[in-house]
Amino acid sequence: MAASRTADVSARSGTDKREAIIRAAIRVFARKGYFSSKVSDIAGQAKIADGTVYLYFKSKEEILHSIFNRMMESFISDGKKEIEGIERADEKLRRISELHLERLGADRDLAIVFQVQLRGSIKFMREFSAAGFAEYLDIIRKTISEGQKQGIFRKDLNPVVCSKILFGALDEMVTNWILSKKKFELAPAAGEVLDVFFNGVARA
Amino acid sequence: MAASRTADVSARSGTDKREAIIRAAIRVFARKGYFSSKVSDIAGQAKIADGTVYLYFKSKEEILHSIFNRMMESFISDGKKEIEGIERADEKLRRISELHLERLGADRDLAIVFQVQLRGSIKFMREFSAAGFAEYLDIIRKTISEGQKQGIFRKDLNPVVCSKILFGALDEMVTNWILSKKKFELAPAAGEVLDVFFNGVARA
Amino acid sequence: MAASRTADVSARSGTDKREAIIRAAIRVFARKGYFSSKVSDIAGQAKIADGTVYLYFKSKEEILHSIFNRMMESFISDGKKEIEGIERADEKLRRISELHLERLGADRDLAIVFQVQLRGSIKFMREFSAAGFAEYLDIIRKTISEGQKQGIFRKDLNPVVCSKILFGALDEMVTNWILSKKKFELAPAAGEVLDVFFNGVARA
Amino acid sequence: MAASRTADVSARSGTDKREAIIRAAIRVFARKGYFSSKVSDIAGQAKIADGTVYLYFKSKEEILHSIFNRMMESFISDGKKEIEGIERADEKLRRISELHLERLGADRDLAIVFQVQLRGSIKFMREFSAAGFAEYLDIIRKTISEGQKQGIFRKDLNPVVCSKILFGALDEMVTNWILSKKKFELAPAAGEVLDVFFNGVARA
DNA sequence: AATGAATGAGCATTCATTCAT
DNA sequence: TATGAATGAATGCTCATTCAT
Repeated sequence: MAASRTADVSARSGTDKREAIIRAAIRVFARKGYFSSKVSDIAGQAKIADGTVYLYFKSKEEILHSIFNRMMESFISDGKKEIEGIERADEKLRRISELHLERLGADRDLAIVFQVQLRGSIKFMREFSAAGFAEYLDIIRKTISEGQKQGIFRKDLNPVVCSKILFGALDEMVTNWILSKKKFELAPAAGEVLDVFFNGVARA
Repeated sequence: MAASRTADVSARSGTDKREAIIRAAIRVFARKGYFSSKVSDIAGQAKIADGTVYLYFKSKEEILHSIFNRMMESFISDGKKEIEGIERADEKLRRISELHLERLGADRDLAIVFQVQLRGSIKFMREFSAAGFAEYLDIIRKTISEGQKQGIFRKDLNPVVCSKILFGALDEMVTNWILSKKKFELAPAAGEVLDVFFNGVARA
Repeated sequence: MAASRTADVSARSGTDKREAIIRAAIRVFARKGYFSSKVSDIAGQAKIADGTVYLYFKSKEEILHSIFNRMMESFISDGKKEIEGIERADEKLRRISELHLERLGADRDLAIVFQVQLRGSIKFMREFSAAGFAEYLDIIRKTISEGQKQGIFRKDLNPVVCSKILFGALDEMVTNWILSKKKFELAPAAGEVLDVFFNGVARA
Repeated sequence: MAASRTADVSARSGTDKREAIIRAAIRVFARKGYFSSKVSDIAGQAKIADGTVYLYFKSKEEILHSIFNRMMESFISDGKKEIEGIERADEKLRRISELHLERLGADRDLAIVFQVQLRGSIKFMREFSAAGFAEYLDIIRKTISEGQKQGIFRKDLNPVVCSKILFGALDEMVTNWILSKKKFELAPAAGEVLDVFFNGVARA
């Protein structure tokens, strides 16, 4: 028992420090930007020595990657879980959209890194795209296809284009929220976006 | 006459060189990213000496700002001009959207700088927002308001939100186009975006 | 008995580990050079933890010193033993020279450390000189003096200079052998060196 | 005329700075060793900014290479010139040996870099060997062969081995001179070495 | 205006050494 | 004794900017 607890503690210890570095990096990157952030800023924020960072990450860049990967992983797996039991495609999109905004709305620093730093380099964007973003878009696309089969969505629309439109709209909400000086809730925007996305702005 | 021509030439010469630096910078920033681009890369691309850059720009950052400002200025003034004679708000939005994608679709390097480098720093984004982006969004918003008054658009929608949705959707088209390895025409996407934006994806 | 055996074992164990570290260090230094070798390389090669090295050596530099000292000690004591029973000075020099080349020829890594790493710093060289090299040269010198008294060697020569000449010649053989890609026996070179050293290259 | 003088000056200016860096590096390397020397030490010694070093050399290592190359080039070309008019092989060897010791004896720092830093790494030694050292040894070897043909030197000796013996002996003189605290003239040692090399230590 | 040599502040990363366990 | 995670000082190199010509 004692032994197993010790094992737990040391196991967690390593993970904890890695976690702490990632949290610190999100904070620092969000405030100063990736290129202007110094590794020693991150180490300082995480209250560890500079060199310790390199026991957990191969390089500054790897920290950024880890942030993306971790984020997208949970984004996608949570998203899938959430929509699992939902039948109607429109309800699924609603849940995905809410989740998207809730998640980023709950962690401003994370949102900044996601919206801003990630976009600052084609290299990052491509890697990120490969890392999970493409999969995320694909979930939306599939759901739209489903909706078309369910007779909920128009069949004359290209699901790939629609998925980009929805994502783009949500993404813009997040970006605006980040840049806004006023503090408002991000999540409610999901409903507004979906209203337009589903029904259009044109008067019937 | 000779003197005035000389004056003209040198005046234009100055402008030309400034222009050359901006073109060179767009090219270099697009390929390597702002932070990874060296001033000497830009100077080399513009076929001038490193120091000469500083006769036209105060700093590397100012070059980026100039790119944004120049781009937004023509974007906005051209946009205004284009929609001037158009009556219907939906037609105006169509023209704006087409222009948006045509412009960026015609200059991939510019599009990359606009979509990618510009987003890489909250500082840039805020400055850019102040620089003209806000005005651009506002034109869209006003047009939507007009459409509501014209009875073309639903009156229960918030024009500010709608303008972000439209911009976000268009923006995502551009981003995807940039990242795509396949070479396809960007402009046609305007029609698809507007179809969804106007009519929604839901089956009537 | 059991206790004493245990004591023996731990005593030997300590020596063994020290020995293992030295062997590992010779191997690592030979391959990567002193400055480019990491303590963790040595620890890894010796299959112990990094920190354990410091239970046996005060510093990385001390490991190098230990290598020199150990090497020179056995070099000198073995050399003395070998020539003890020999009467003629020329035969003594022959034995010393053979031993010199046999020793280094039998352990390429050791030879590399001796020839190369040791020479990489004036500090090391001075310390090494103090550590035993001077004594080694002195044995050669004394033997030459003896040879002069025995009427075997010319009396008009300075034994100090002659000892350096012989050592330098042997040393160069070793260095060339190390750098050579061809695998050949080092020891036979002793005869060639001594032939020239004794008789000169001039045709009588 | 004025133009050509200006051209000369600027041409020399670049060379002068390069030269200054090399001189500074020789001084610094001699005192602290290659690995312990900081680029900023060299820059400081040369009274230029750190970054300026990199306008003339690609890396710290390239400075060391330049030192070797420059040294060996002049060593070899001067050596060839000096022995050109000499007929007898033994006189040629005498001139070469004297030159060897005169050269290094005239510049203690250079000698230290040559004798010590150069030997501190197998990598350097191999590169150096390729760079010109092999050619130097070869000149000695050829001269010995000549001497054999001239009937001056014994024909039963291997010229390759003999060349190494002579070089090794001279080299050891230099090394001892460097390490010695007493200030004595190095060049006279050439005669002593050659006496032994030509005639041997054995009493005829 | 134009040049490009010179500057020097800035920073990611390494690694010998320590020390709590 | 042994471990190996943590430390933090140390440094080669880059590059935006300046300035003498």
